[in-house]
Amino acid sequence: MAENSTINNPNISGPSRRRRNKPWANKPTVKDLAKEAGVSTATVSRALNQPDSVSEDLRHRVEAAAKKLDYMPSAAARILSSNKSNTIGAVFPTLNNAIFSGSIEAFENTLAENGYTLLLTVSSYDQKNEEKHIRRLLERGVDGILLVGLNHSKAVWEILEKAACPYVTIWGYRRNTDIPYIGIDNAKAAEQIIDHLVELGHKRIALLAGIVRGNDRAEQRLRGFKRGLKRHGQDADPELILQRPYGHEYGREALDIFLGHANPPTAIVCGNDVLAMGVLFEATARGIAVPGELSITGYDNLPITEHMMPAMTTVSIPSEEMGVHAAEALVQKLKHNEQLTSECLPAPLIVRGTTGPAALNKKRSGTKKRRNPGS
Amino acid sequence: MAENSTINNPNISGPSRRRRNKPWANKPTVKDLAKEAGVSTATVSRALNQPDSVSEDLRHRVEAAAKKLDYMPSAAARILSSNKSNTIGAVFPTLNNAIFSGSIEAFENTLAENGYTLLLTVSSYDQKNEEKHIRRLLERGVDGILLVGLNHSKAVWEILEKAACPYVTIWGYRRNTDIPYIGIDNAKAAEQIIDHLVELGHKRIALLAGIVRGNDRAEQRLRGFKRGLKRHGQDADPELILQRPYGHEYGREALDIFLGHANPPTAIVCGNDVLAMGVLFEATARGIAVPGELSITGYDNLPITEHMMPAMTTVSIPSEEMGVHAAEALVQKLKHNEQLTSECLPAPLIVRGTTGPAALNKKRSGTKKRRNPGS
DNA sequence: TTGAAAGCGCTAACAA
DNA sequence: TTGTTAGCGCTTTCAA
Repeated sequence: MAENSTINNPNISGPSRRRRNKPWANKPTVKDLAKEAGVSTATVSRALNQPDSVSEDLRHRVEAAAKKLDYMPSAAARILSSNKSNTIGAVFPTLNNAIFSGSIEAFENTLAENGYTLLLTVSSYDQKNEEKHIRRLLERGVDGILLVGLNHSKAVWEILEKAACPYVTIWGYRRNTDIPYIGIDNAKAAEQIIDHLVELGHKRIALLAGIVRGNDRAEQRLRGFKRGLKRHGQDADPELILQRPYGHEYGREALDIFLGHANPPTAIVCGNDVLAMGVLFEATARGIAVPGELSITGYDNLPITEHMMPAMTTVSIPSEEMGVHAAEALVQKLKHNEQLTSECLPAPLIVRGTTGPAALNKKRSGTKKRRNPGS
Repeated sequence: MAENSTINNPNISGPSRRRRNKPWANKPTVKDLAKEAGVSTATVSRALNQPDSVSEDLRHRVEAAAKKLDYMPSAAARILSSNKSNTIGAVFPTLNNAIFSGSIEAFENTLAENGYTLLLTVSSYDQKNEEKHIRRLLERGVDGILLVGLNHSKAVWEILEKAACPYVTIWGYRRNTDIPYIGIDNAKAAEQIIDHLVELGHKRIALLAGIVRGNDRAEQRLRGFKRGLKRHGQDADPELILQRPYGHEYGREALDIFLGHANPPTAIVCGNDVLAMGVLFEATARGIAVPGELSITGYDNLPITEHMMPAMTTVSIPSEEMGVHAAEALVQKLKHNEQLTSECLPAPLIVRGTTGPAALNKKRSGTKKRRNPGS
């Protein structure tokens, strides 16, 4: 017990023993609390963490001491000694897409309700980045991890496996996988869109997808579109398929391209609402009646889509619900070691004003003219 | 030195001494690395953290050992023993507003470049919540904190003060404050909007602000609007001032209300782009020509605003820049203990299509009629 | 119900 | 340049 042999000896030049960093930052510790309350550190810990396991008197004394000394526990020490952090890590591809924010906030709130803290990171759609972030999360001792989609690098799966850290994915869906997911069937919803358009008589349907590479949601949507077309005997014309980043300007550009073809489409199916809005903006600018001359569909059901003129036909994504379910699943797993099960949530098609009966396939001039929508 | 008296004694029933939790999770530690590389733990630590302070040979051996054992350091242990976490905490009011995501990502990227990790939390515009989050961040040993705006509860300042944790704020601006901020002069930009409209001849200008309570950005914008009006001798008509949450539907509702007045406004100045888009949507729906009959201004310069028809006149916010500067300031403070200085970034008015000369103040019917914008 | 004390894995002060 | 070793502040086992 390295007893302090120089205590009360003002003659020595320094402290008795080597001093650690920041002795000046004299934050109270369990020891101080113990002294103040006249109990042991073990009791302090118990009184703070399992109040019921301690006599009322002691609990009060410890609480009073904590308040008096303005005690703040050290998460690092707790994590180190207990080997759990009450923290869940999450890696999202971006925050710049409104569709994720709902999931994140719902996830966070649900975690908070259960005493967990969220450690949120952003991969910028970069797998190397994601790998790095996951490593950092694991180093920090997260008890669980949330990932977006099922499409991750092999290294990611290996790390997760090795760390034996529970994880869930959201937004993705895949048959016959052991990876736990809380997702939506992107492809199925995409097929529904095609069904809807075919029903309206559309025979020339263009596909404006997001960038598929590294984004399994985008990939599944595109696959769904194609499958839908095929099912209706309308093999997708390669000229009518485009992949573009999610940005309004690309929607506008795409319309320009599609309209340049000899036989332009009567409907454009978009990989998300942002692209769809871009198409709609460009159509409006060119005086193309929507849905009179052109039908447009989006995906995500962003709040703004119902206010567009005309309102956007799109797919509603249960993004908050995914966040909540994912958090609950993780918490159940951690608290009661329940099996992580997968779930496919409904993503209904919301038919609004941008889709209508197929126009006669007359070639348009492309010059400005304006009509009242729907007239 | 509590020597293990039972070592190599297979006769005792349990481990020599109490065993700690998870001995089965045999993650390699510095000790294992040290053994593997044939060096001391101190050398391992040095080789990993200050590679230059160690001989090349040793460094290689340690690195090899780390790779071989698949070593992953424990952040908790490091934080505990070094008293620094290389982590910055941030509390944002929401993620559901696109304006913040740019700041967050820029902040995160800049931190990452400097070896720091972001701990991101969301307060949901709730001060109690914010307090709680800040406490948690501090418990986790963050080296610095990022806050949004200058308007925080007294408790927050006290906690920050007591913890002696460096912090910066973004999005806010205030003269004569010691609180370090990287922000924009919301009020000034708001005044510019009024100037612009007055120049165009508008004499009935309505104010559709965000909810001011607990949101100093919204408050400053409203104040700027009012000050601008006053400066031009147009004291704000209380009938023409509204506070609404940021949502398209509230913009639509507001237009309805304003139009219900005997003497409706010729321009509506909005607290952000979402509200402004709502107003624009409603105007379009009612066949009110923008800017022919009504001018509208937004605030934030969301990507979509330039695509609206007509494109939105709004204020451009340097949101990425704020994130970058804030991160840099914090890093400088932490690495070189540089003074945290404040900064007011420009937020220029972007004049686009939703503002034009004031219409003759004829009372409109409010029934549907449609005109080409600008015609 | 409470206390004593051994670590959790790492860093850093000091010695060599 | 490298090694030894004492903690960092907490939890938890074991004993009382």
